[in-house]
Order: sequence, then structure tokens, then C-alpha cells
Amino acid sequence: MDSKSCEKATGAIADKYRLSILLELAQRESMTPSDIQELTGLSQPCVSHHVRLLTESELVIAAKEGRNVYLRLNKNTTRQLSDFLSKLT
Amino acid sequence: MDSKSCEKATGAIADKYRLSILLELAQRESMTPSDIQELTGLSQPCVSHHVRLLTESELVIAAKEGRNVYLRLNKNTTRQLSDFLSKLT
DNA sequence: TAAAAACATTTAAACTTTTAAATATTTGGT
DNA sequence: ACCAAATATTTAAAAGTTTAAATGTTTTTA
Repeated sequence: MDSKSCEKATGAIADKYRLSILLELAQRESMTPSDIQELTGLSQPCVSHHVRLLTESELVIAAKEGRNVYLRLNKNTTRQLSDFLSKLT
Repeated sequence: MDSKSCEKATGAIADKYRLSILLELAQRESMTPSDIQELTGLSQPCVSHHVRLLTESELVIAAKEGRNVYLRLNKNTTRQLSDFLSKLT
């Protein structure tokens, strides 16, 4: 991971809703945007926006199955981010 | 570290100037706001603002000596952040 | 004690992000 | 084919961030 990707990933994490989604995905294997709507109480378009930031930063992978989207953590990226940030320790 | 601190710390990292300051501090032990001004070309008040975000997030510690401020990484916090984010791996 | 150096604060403009309403698209069930 | 469910996109308002100019504070040095 380079600085630019780190900036994007940390920016994606730096929001209470998105962080809660990530922490939930660390427990749950997968969840849908509908689940997130329930969990957060945010509007559907707003959830869609947050999901987009998470997928664009590649912290989350979205797999469409029928009319559902299954979101899961991209552990490859989270590991790369950890490695990058370990430079600061 | 709790979610709120993680949010603050990742928010502090998620900026190209602040990330470059942190990476520089990982190499250099300490630096001053003046050094940052040279390094980035930003105005002095703008540097002061970025430094404040870094110290408020406790990623950086500021020690005033005379009229200089010496900034250094707070490795306690960076380690806590790493540990927190390791939940995502 | 006056001037200068280093930094902080206030203010205001420019820009970005967050949010939801409205609307569009895609897919599954009847 | 039609309707409903799940999600995406567009748009616009509200809120937050970034930046620098102007000014203020503190400390060193002449």
C-alpha cells in the first residue's frame, strides 16, 4: 500500500457509521446495505453513499447476488493498511 | 482505544500533508512547525492547524522549548490504533 | 526595551462531505 | 407483463474542512 491508498482507506474509516459497519463486518462475515440501514437508521441513499466509499477504498468487497448486495471485509486491504501504519510504531 | 478515538486518529491521518508529517516523524524523531512549513510549502497558520489536529488526536506530542515547538510521534497512540485496527484483519 | 523569530488565533473564502428527497435501475415473484 | 424489493444515481441543502491573510502572544537577542 502507498500513501495515497492509505489516505483513502483512513478517510473511509474516519466516520462513525462507516467504522461501525467495518467493526460489524469483522464479526459477521457479510451484511447487506439493508442491514446497514436497520443498524444505523440512515436513509437508503445515504447508506449507498457510505457503502460506495468503503468499496472504493477497497476496505469492503461488494458481491451482487440477485437483487441483494453482500458486503464483506477485504482483509487483504485491511492487512495492507495495518502494515503501512506499522511504519508509525 | 475506543471507536471514537479511532475515528479521530484515522481522520487525522487521512490528509496528504498530515500523513507526510507522520511518515517524516517516523524517520526523524522530532521536527518543528517551521520544518513542516518548509517541507510542505503551506502557510504558517495552515501548518499550525494541521499540527493541532495531529496533537488533538494524540498521534503527535508537542513539546515547547523556548520559542520552538518540538513535535514527535506518540507511539503509544499509534500502537493503540494499530491494535484497534487489527480487529479488522 | 525594541525588534525579530516562532508559533497560535481569528476570520472568511473556497472546497468537500454528509444527508435525504426524488427518481432510476435491476431483479424476483405473481 | 406487472408489482414489489433492493440498490444506485442525481440533486440540493446543511455541515464540516482546508486554506491564507491579518493579527496576537511569547520568547530570544541586539
